Amino acid sequence: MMDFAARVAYVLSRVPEGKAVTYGQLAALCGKPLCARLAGRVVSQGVSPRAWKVVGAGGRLTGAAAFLTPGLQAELLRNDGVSLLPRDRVDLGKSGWVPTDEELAALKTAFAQREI
DNA sequence: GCACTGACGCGGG
DNA sequence: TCCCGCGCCAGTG
Repeated sequence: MMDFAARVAYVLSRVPEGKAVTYGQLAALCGKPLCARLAGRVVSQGVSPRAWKVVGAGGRLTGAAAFLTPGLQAELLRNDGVSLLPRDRVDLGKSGWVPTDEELAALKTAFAQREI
């Protein structure tokens, strides 16, 4: 079984263009629901070059402060095609990633086979 | 071993 | 909507 960090990186690599995921989703997809905080810590460690696709519950850019400049994450998200609402909130309705059954199955299989 | 801390989530006020 | 408190897990002193 891949470790949590490896799973986080893998899941992030599967997030489609124009879509964003929440820490909670990320943790759950990695097999550890209720560990959103852990997911946040892992992401901040730089395991993935797509950390900007990760947002807090409700689409809040809770990690924006960790980027080089304030507002950078929002810009990266826009550049990716993610729709933002006023106050730098991600419109989860339009741009929140909702894994399809196929994608979920693919993740499960990958984890089981230790793919990375 | 214990207390503190963090890119969090959720329910309440 | 914002702020607070509590729960969660792992790294650090």
